[in-house]
Amino acid sequence: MSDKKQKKADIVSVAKAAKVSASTVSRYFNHPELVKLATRRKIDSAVRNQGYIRNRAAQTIHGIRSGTIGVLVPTLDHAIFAEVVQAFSDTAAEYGFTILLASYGYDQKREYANLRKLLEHRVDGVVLTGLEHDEAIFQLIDSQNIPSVLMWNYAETSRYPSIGADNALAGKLIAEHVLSLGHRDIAYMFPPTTGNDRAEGRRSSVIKALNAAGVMVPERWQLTTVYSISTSKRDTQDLLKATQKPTAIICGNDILATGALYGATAAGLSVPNDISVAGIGDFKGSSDIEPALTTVRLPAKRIGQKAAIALANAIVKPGEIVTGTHCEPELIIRASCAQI
Amino acid sequence: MSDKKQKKADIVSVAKAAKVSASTVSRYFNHPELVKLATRRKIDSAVRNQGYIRNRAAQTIHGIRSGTIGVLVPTLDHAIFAEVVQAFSDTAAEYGFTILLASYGYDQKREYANLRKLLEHRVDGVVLTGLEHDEAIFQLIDSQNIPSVLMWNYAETSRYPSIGADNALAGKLIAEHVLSLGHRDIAYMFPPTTGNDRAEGRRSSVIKALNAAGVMVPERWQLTTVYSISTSKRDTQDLLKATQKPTAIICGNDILATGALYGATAAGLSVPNDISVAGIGDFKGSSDIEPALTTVRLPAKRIGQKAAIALANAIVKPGEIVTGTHCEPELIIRASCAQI
DNA sequence: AATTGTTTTGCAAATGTTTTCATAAATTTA
DNA sequence: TAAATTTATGAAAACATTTGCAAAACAATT
Repeated sequence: MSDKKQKKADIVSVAKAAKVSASTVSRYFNHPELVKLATRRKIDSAVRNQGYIRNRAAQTIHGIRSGTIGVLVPTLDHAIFAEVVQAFSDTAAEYGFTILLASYGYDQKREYANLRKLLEHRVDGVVLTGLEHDEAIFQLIDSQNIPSVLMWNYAETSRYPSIGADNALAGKLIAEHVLSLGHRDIAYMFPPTTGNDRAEGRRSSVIKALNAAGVMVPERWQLTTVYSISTSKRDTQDLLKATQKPTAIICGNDILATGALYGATAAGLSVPNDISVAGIGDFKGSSDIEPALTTVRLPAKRIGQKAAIALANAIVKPGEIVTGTHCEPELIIRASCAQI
Repeated sequence: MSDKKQKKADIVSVAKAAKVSASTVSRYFNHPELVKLATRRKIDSAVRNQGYIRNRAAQTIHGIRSGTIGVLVPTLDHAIFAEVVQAFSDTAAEYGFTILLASYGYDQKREYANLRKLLEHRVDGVVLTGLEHDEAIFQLIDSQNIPSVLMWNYAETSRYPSIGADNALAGKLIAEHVLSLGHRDIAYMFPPTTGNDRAEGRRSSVIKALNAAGVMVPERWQLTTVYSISTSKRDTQDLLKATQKPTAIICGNDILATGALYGATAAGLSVPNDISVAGIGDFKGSSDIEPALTTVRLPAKRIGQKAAIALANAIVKPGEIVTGTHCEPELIIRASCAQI
């Protein structure tokens, strides 16, 4: 009707309605203790019936924090990243931060472009997934000097504080377990490791542990399989068609392991009697599958939480130095691996 | 060293370095065709060696779009939402939008609070998950008059344009399939449906289809199970301990169905010979499990994409009206259901 | 060389806030 | 009841941009 105008409410329209100055309205939000109760009430009702919502953009240009954290992940399509992002986001929300999310599909170019976008939005901090990134990415973050953490992977010497599990240790753990069960004819299956330092860390440490025990894996037992149950199932079936069969398969993650389990079953072998299957990750469902999967737990939820806490603190209390955290991977012995 | 100051580069510092006015630098970014090539080059190099990054916040207060879309989901922890968000985010990125993500764990209060946060950041549009939301949520969005779509679920009469699958249809499809195989002793298992109109839609239409065929489900075969393989496995095992067993179980989603499959196996029954198991969703992995799951496909990826396209268009071309889209669910017959 | 037209540029105002400083109002003290 | 404090408020500058308008620079035409 004669409603002033159709213009969206802003701080001065609220001020006018409450018959105070804009400064007072600003204080009402930011330092309520400085404004008198009676005034507070007037403003309160003005805010309410104008439907006023504060404008963070306008605050942000005063150097006030934007209240956003940029999260860069390769993809949400792997349950494990979804889980870590979920935990991160929940925890960050407790600190009042909202998540600006960008995924780059393991493509370094896109990761850089996405990071720029996030910086344009003046995020208060950034989380990257994994330890290794294009040097340009690190430089860009350095140049903006905003706090940043690396999550998922842990290493003492990482470029920024890292919060995550030591993937090499995870690989070592599972390899040594399989060895300890007496296996010597061992195959392994990993996803492509380019641009994926997590997988690479696991892979090389599995190989190292195997070699240390004097086990050499023949070329045709070294499988590279994309992250997909169906592909790993097929590849496993192919592998097990040969007369010369391994007695155990170590998989780079639980998705591959699940496929391997299915593949072995489909090939007419019984797990773990005829062949042992081991994974890494302990994904949701890994404990429920038949037979339950022997794997290494990477505590995704805890990683997400700790990363959020670390970053939020780094933002809120600048000077203080942030340190990385190692969330220990843990060998989970279930039913899919047996003594030879 | 004597580097001007440590201050972050802004448009005037760039202007100074390029010996032009701030306005020209602004034009360089927003209307490059208006600035002379030679000037463009000067600015270009100034931008480069100052490491200047545009400040979206400052643009936004001019009524220019913020370039962000708010995404509200219950959780990322269910693969299906992660998938839909991933697709949404990828597609939105093609239109130049960045995602502000907030999850509310099926809690209406948190959903409202999160929405407010997103609006404070002046998102250009919002996506909600599912059709039903607190009236306060709709009013808040209306009051800000920004475009909004509902994704995941489809209904012609939804409050905002909806892009998704018709969950009731999905329920009908699977129920009728199971009936068509001759089953009459049917159990069903759904997640808690409070605040979850997707699950509720499926549930009621399954019941309706069953009743229409004259099938009444005894109370103890009506299971409510949280979204978790292990829980549904256990509940299924319990169910199948009784002497009076159903010949089929219809599950509200593939996670529950997976658990039911394991549970039946663990109870010593063979699927599908002794008992049929049906799901809804066609999650990743549902086709690879043994036996492959008969289910109804809800095209998550397509939903995410279409929702992003619809919303991006609504933002970019205001006047135009956006219409919802029904992404048809599709019955996927695999091996977990058999003729009685 | 003067006139006209076009393309480039800069100035200044505007955007929605916060914050410093100064002033007014209320309260306490003498 | 006046003076001294303390508390509450407003005015104006600042923040990093964009944009309308007008001036300047250049080019094309007589």
